This record gives sequence, structure tokens and C-alpha cells, in this order.
Amino acid sequence: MELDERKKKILKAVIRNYLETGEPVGSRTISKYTDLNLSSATIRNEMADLEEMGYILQPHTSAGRIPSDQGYRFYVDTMMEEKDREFVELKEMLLERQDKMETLLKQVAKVVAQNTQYAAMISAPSMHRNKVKFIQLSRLNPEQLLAVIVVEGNVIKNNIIPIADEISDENLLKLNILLNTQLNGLTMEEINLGIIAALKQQAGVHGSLIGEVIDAVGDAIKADDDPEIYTSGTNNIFRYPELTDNGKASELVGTFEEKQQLGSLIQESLETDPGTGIQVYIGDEAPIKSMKDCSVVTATYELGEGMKGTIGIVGPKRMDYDKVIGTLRTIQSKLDELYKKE
Amino acid sequence: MELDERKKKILKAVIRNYLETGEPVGSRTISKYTDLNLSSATIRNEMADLEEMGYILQPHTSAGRIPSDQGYRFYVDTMMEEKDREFVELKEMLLERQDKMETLLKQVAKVVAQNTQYAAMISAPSMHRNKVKFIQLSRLNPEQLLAVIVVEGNVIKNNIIPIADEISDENLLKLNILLNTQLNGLTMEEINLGIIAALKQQAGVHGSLIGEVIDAVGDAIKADDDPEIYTSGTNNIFRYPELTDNGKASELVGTFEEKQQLGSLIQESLETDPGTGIQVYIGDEAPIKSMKDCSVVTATYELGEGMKGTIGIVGPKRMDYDKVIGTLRTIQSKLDELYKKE
DNA sequence: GTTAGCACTCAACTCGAAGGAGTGCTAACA
DNA sequence: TGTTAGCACTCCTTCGAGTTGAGTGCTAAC
Repeated sequence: MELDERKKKILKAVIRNYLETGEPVGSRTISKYTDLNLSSATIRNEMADLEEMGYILQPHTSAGRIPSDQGYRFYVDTMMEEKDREFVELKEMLLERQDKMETLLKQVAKVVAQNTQYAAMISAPSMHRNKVKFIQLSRLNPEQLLAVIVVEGNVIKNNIIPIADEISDENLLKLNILLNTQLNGLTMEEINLGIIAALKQQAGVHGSLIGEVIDAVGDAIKADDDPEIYTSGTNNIFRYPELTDNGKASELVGTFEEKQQLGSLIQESLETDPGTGIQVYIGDEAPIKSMKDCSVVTATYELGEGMKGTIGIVGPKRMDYDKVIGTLRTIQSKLDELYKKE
Repeated sequence: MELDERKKKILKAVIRNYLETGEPVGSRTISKYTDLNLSSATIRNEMADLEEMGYILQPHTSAGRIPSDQGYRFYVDTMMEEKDREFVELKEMLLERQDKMETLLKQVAKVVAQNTQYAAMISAPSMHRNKVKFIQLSRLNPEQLLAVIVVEGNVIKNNIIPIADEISDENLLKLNILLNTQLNGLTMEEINLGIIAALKQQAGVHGSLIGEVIDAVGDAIKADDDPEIYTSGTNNIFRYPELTDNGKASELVGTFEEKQQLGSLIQESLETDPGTGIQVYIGDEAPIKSMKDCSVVTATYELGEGMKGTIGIVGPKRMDYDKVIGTLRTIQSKLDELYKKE
């Protein structure tokens, strides 16, 4: 069977109506509120076809229809083609350039959650491809060095390095100069074994120390120990019974608090980014099983070169995709603006 | 009317039973399961008295009794007097000395939540009374300095300071020496206007810079911008219907995510610490209105000198106070041990 | 191909009866 | 005087029956 123009119209009408009301949609409603001028009986026939094709389904025999995951997928896909999403006016939007990345991210998450009334999450930009701007080793006490690493985007990382042998002030200074001249401007990916070996050689007596320091620098930059993710508006999920009935709320709240799993979703989204930076996961499409009744819309943002992170909005499958995508577009561009001034 | 020994026994029996079952307790249950050897009728009379005195109440006419807030308060108070809580064996306890405070705190919160099956929160130790161990200013670029401040407990803070006038390498070095010699070993509270003025004078040309730096140091140390609080096991609240019915879950989840309000609770707990470090807030006693159906048990912990923080456990009023208090005691002492080795 | 009409289905709601846990009160008992 | 047995009463909870209404599928006519 083919999805002809009329079927498409009816399918879209069903979905739109369901998004608005959250109730199963009957044939009569469609017949009345569309410009198709068809009787409910005709609609019924078409709807039976659409059900057979898997786009919609009935919760029970004598109920209206609701979109299936496949239906939502169709809707989102055609919606994405049709028009370039217009940007959405954000309420209470106050994004200021922050020295502290953390503050900015929390702000963004909050703004997004408040505007959409869904749950929002945001990941700190990954810094693998970030250039090292500044490295400094200082002596905290005879047994410990403090490593401070600043990478592009003014993200600062610290690490305390225990050292076996003492090191003189003079040597420490040399080491600092060495590190800065050799590593400055490199990305973490570029700091490979060859460079490390060369460094060790040049460091001479303190060659063994170099290894520790490089490890510390690596640690500091990758920050993988714990995916830095901020959430906001988790409690918005309580607006949607389909997400909170039957103890589902507990699982979701857990997922949002633990953040571990959110990381995998963000990873996935970064890897499969199509180009617009916006992706929609419906139900099982997301790699998190507690979100099987949710839809997730993710957007990749970029703060300067190579600083990529992901914003995600989690809501019920019947979320207002249009608005959500618009909001994310707006945020994307605002963030872009914000960091272009750098 | 007086609360004689028998009434106390009955009251405790009612509460203990209710804590176990979560169901209103009838006179017959008490008569059967206590060693009082009284008939249910007698118990009924006593229970009527206890109700009149405000210790217990009836959800409806023909139901058993449940403890009132006043009843819980009595129970907790006598329980605290009676015996020194014994320490509780913790499951999956693995606290390692962490360089990163953050990791340690998250660990603690998780362990506590998992062991008690309630929601847990923990605040980073306040650093107002912490001694400055190390200060360093470095030049990031001509317009920005990077201030790194390490305080006792190896907590590292960074701050980027924009500067108006350029500063020579030599002067920067002098400034660093000045800052370290003058501020080292002082607590934030001790760095007062007098010291700042003296510093400015000594800094000479860069006097104005000193002000900025001190502010940055202050900023870095107080970290009040956002109370650093970590939570774990928020979803445990879903185990208790009385906390999640009627949309209460949403409020609570919000409170836990926003953390703002948790800060006030932790503040309150630090200020009114009696000495044991353990406090119990029942219902309205806690300064957070979304927790009016909860009990909160807080414990002050200390990591080395002056590094005080608070752990809190939030659960239903019918929480297992005995176990919760025991768990907190255990954590308190483990943390103490951990940092005594310093 | 479209539509009107009709029988059918099924969730949701209402209502009342039955069940049961627990109380308060009274009167008898030690 | 304190304790207890007994009983009537209350009120929540559960369950099933009946009702309603939205919506469907099918058929026959247009």
C-alpha cells in the first residue's frame, strides 16, 4: 500500500491533534477540523489503512488512534524537510559570557527547560580537540607539584602530582618552559608518544617526571572520569502522566541524577550528527532504556573551534517538536554569537 | 495529663510499629505484641489520652493511630538519649582519599543513599576558615591573569582576572612573592581590610591590581555563588507513597535538582549544631516547605581543621531513624579517619 | 469512491452493597 | 479504681453491576 497525499494529510492531522490534546483522535474530529471535506466514514477507512501500515495505533478497540513511533518518525522527518524552523523568542533569556563555563551551561539548561517545559540537559564541550594555551607546574610542598592547565575557551584544569624525587627551583622553571614551548598550541590528540618521548629526552634528569606530568595533563584535559553534564527541569516530566505512571518516574529521575547514561546519549548524538546539529530520537531510538516512552531532541553546539557539546531536551513522545527544535536552533545561534566575540 | 511510663511504652510501640508497617496501628496490635499484658480496651483508653495530648492521631474515625510530628519528636528525642547509637556496617563502602574533593563527596552521597534507601545530599566543606596554602598569579595573555589558589585540604580554585595595565614579568614575580608571604597560612576571615591596605601599599605601582586579586581570591575561596551540593538517590523517594502522592514528587525532585533550597537547610544545620553533629528535622521543622512530609537527618562532618560540611538524609517521617543516625555516625568517623592521616 | 446508518466494543464513571478494621462507650468484674 | 468483654457504630476499601459515550467496522446505498 502506498502513502498517498491524502493519507499523509490525515496522518499529520491525527498527529498534530494528538500532540495538542494528548487524547486518542477519532475519525469524526479529523473530518470536522480539516479542509479535506470527507465524512468520518471515509476517514475511518483511511485510518484503518494507516493502522495497517503501522503509522498509528489504537490503545483499545473502541478508542481513537494515536501515533506509533513510526508515525512520529514520519512526522518529524517531513517536518524537518518542509521548512527551515524559525527561531523562537526565548523568555527570560540572559546568557552572558561567563568566565566559568559551568555557570553558563547551567544557565542554558535552565533557560531551555523553562522555555520548553520539558527536561533539559547539557554537556560541557569536549576538549579533546582543544588546544593547550598554558601549562604551569608549581611546587606545593616537597612531595607534591600542582599542575595547572588552561585550554582554549579558558577552561582551567588542576591536578596534584605526587613526585618521588625532589626538584630544584631552577629545574622546575626549565621544565615549565619546556612544557609550554613544546605543548602550547597542540591539541590533546596531537600529543602523541613521539612528542612525549622527545620531551622526556629533553627533560634529562627529570625524564621520569615528564611521564607523570603528561599523564596529569591528559587526565586534566579529558575529564572523562565523570561526564560533565548539567540538567534542569527534571521535574517537568511530572507534567506528562505517560512518563510518570507505573513507577516510570523513578527510573527517569534516576537517569537524570546519575548522568552516566545521559553521557552515552550525548556521545551517540555527537557521533551521528548529520550537519544541522539537530537530531530526534523517538522512543527506543535513544540508547537509554528508561527513555523508551520519551522523545529526545539533541542539538550540537559549538563554542569556538572544536569545543563541541550537546544540549538535549527530553519529553514525552507527544512533545511539541516544532517548538523544541526552534528553541534549540535559537540557543545554538545565541551560543555561537556569544563566542564569536572572543 | 501526664505522660507516665505506660503511656510512653504504648506511644513507642505505636511509633515503632508504624515505622515498620507504614499502616495505622490499632489497639489490638499493641495489646498482642507488647509485654504490657493489657487488653485492647485498656490500650484504647490510653491511646485516646495520647491523642488528646497530641502525640498520635487518627487519619479517620475508624482507623488506627499514626504518630503526629510531636510523637516523632518525642520518639527521636528519647531515642537519642537512651543509647549511644552503635555504628552501622556499610555496604559497598569504598572511600578512598581523593585528591578531588568532588569525587569523594559524590562517593559519600552515593554510599549513604544506597545504604539507607533514602535520598542523600552532601555539601562541600565551607572554606571560610580554611588556610591559604599557596597562591600564584600567572599571565595568560597581556590582558588576563590566572589566579590559582590552593587552600588546606588541597582544594584548588581558579579565577581569571582581567587587568587594565600591563605588568612586567619581574613585577609579577614580586607580586607572587608578596602574596604568598603575606597571605600564606591566613584564613579568609583573617584577610581583612587592614591586611589588604598593607598589601596595596607594598605592591606600589600595582596597588590597584592587588584589590582585584584579593577579590578574586575571595571569590575563589567562598564559592558561595552556588552552594556546592551533591545529591544521590533522589529516586528513593518513590519508595514512599506519602512523599510522591498528589504531585508532591515533582516538588521534591525540583528541590533536589535546584539545590538552592538545600543550601538553606545545610546552613541551618551548621548553625544550630548541638555538638554531636547530628540533628533531626521532622516535617515543618526543616526550613524547606516542599519537605513538610519528610524528615531530614543531618550530620556535620569535619575534614581536618575547620573544613566543615553537612550530610543530609531525606526520607519519609516514618524513616528508620535508628539506622539513619547509625549510618551517619559511621560516615562521620570514616571521614574523620580518612583525613587524620594527612 | 464516498457516505449514511447501524450494531458493536470497551474504557470510564457511578452507585450501592458487602466486608472489615478499628473505635468509643457501657457495664461487669477483680 | 483500674481493667476488660461486648456491642453498636463509623468509615475506608473493594468489588461488581449498570450506564454512558466515544469511537469503530461493516454494509448498503448513492
